[in-house]
Amino acid sequence: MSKTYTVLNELLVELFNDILMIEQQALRSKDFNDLSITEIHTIEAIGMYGDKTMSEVAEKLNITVGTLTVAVNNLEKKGYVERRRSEEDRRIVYVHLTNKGKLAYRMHEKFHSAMINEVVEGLTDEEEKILISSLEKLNNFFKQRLKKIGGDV
Amino acid sequence: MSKTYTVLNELLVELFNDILMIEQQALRSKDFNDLSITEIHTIEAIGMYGDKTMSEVAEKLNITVGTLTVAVNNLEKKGYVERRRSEEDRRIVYVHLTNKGKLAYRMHEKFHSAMINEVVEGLTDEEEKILISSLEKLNNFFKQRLKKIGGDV
DNA sequence: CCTCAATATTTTGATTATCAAATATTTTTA
DNA sequence: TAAAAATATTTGATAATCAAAATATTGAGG
Repeated sequence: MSKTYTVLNELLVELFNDILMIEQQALRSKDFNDLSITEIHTIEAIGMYGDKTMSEVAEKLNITVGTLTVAVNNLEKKGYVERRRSEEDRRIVYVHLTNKGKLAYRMHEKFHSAMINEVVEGLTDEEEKILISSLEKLNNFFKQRLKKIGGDV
Repeated sequence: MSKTYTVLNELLVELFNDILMIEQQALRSKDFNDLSITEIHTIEAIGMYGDKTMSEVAEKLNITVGTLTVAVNNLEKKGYVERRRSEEDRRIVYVHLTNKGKLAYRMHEKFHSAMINEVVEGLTDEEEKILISSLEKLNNFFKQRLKKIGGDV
């Protein structure tokens, strides 16, 4: 038990650190090296299809709308996203990806799929199942935690 | 294959988002609410036992020593860590946790162990082994990636 | 139709984390 | 011993973030 704990803990901690670093480095070396991780995640949250309001995107990213405003200003300046004021309700601002933004989106998606593919490739069916169910458990644990301490606010 | 990909990808993405949020919220609600996540991780990297040099800690955290200097200044001000100049080589600065720092360390450790318990609970010994080896594979994959794109620099 | 509260966003001011480059000190090496 | 290397700190700049204030618009009640 105690040994399992130590091993698992170290594995998980390392995993998180590595993924963060890899995403960062993947960005630096490729095209789109004028994008930070945060910006890629903003692009991800805006998504490929249709427009999203500022509030929707901010909620998805768990940041304030003020923070998002700044982020979108910069992304707009660099040509990855565009704003559009709603005609029906002129308080609302919609954002969507430009073609350049969509390219960046796909690139990041590709990185993710390469990562997953390579992981799954090395696993047997049994290992695959265990991995998925363990990650699900981990996820449930976190969801519960989030509810307890105050949820999405 | 395609289904596994989607499931795993979603699980991993959710997991990262949740963990970041939870760590943040856990800190806010508890004692030690004058600590940021980054600061807790610095405390974690300094560790319970003995002294570590600034360079060692910075390397562990993958940040520059300059960044760490600032972080340690603040942690010292708040009473979580202490500095000590080496007598043998006066260029070197050692840092270690104060009692308050050790308390914070243990609190964070507790959070981690609750997390691990949740995962391991319900697994047979056999499954436990498989989980560990799966995560090790995942880890190896990332390490390889890191080497390929440029390593620790 | 006017006013007031609510909603959506932006702006502002402050803080934290970060890096690279410059500086300071000490040790090692040639 | 003078130059080079190693260790840490300081400085100046940038990005991400929040809370609070400001702006613009809508909708509801009288």
